[in-house]
Amino acid sequence: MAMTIRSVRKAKGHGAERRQEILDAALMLFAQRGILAVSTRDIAAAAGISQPALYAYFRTREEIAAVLCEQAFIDLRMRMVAAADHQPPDLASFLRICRVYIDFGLEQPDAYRVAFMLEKGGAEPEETKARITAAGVEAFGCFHDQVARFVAAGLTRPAETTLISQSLWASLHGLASLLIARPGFPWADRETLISHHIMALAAGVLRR
Amino acid sequence: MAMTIRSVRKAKGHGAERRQEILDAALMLFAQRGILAVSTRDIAAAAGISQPALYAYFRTREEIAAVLCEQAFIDLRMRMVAAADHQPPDLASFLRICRVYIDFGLEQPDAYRVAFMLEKGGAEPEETKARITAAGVEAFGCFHDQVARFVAAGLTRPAETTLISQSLWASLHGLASLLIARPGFPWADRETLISHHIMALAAGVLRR
DNA sequence: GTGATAAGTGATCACCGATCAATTGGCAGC
DNA sequence: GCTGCCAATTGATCGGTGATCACTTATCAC
Repeated sequence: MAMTIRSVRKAKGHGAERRQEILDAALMLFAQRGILAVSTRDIAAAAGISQPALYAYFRTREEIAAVLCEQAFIDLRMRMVAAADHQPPDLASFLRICRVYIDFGLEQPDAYRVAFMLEKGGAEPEETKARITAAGVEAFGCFHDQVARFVAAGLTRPAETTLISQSLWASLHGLASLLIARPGFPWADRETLISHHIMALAAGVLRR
Repeated sequence: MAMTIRSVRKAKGHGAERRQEILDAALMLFAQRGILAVSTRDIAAAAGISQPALYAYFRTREEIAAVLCEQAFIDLRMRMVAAADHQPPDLASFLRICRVYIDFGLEQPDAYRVAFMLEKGGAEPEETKARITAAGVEAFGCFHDQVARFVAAGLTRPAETTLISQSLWASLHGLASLLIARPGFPWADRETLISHHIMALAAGVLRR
């Protein structure tokens, strides 16, 4: 028993590195070829292990995507926290927060796909699904808190904070997801479109 | 040659019916179990034919989803046309047009998924992809035309029509897709949220 | 009837996600 | 040194998938 502690610890340490290597390889392949086109054998080969070895670290292929999803949510949350200043909120900070969200989607389109645009097979373990939902709710919670500061400062049109934050989130997600999913659509100039979109949202949410 | 005309006609007629039966069966299964969980054998069994017979009507499984996607776009376009009145535009018509879009997504979540939220494998025949894009551009074109009427009537804040319509579309898509993709999220009351969302969009787009 | 044409089928291919018995490699106890 | 154990890893394999093929069946002009 006692002797196994060190070996287990070492194995876990080694295992955790391996686990992250697998995740890195999977995300790279997802980015290169698309999520559906990557097989477990591809991931294993890219990670330098055999295909069955994957299942020592992840129960299913879906769980790999699910963990990447969770990491994406955590990344988004960190960006939100980093972008949050503790000055009194103003138009500039509103625009910045919206920017952070859109930029996250455009800079990490595959993570964004995994996090928000992937059809879930419903076969994931309940515990894994709960962790993803928790990470997502937490990331959105940061966004919600920022919106709440604008509401508290009296900068917004009168409405429930939850309605404002969820509506705003949906609008930001809409632009990010469409730009990612439909790159072939005849979009207006991307930068101009994003700026206009965020300005229009500000006009709809903030007091004039 | 001449003799084959009738047989071809009859075969095509029969074939077209079968083709639509397959599409109906596929859409039903997609709705019941999710798009990824439906196999060609499932579709064939539901349509009352053998699995290889599918490939007489569709080149790949993806093409079945692609044609459903095209039909969804056509349906959306028809709804847009039906909702378009030729009275001078006002706030009520703005709200109605937005409603049509959201309702389309919520009433036909699976068609909406296929049309807007499905990861394309990139393996579809180029001609099929072009038809889908064309149908999508056409559906969006109807929406764009409606927006243009508001711009022409001087009801909107000054901005390029294309920017306004694409931004609006993104915001509507964002809410529809999130409500479809994340039913487990702690949303505000759906009806209240939709109303607030559309009102906020109106406030952001229309002149005060 | 008869031959040609098209539709539909069973059998099959390569590949997928996932599982399992068997093998390997490293470390404790002697 | 050697032995025995345990976790990590593997080749082989299972059922199922999308797609293809040779073969059979049904239809229709003549």
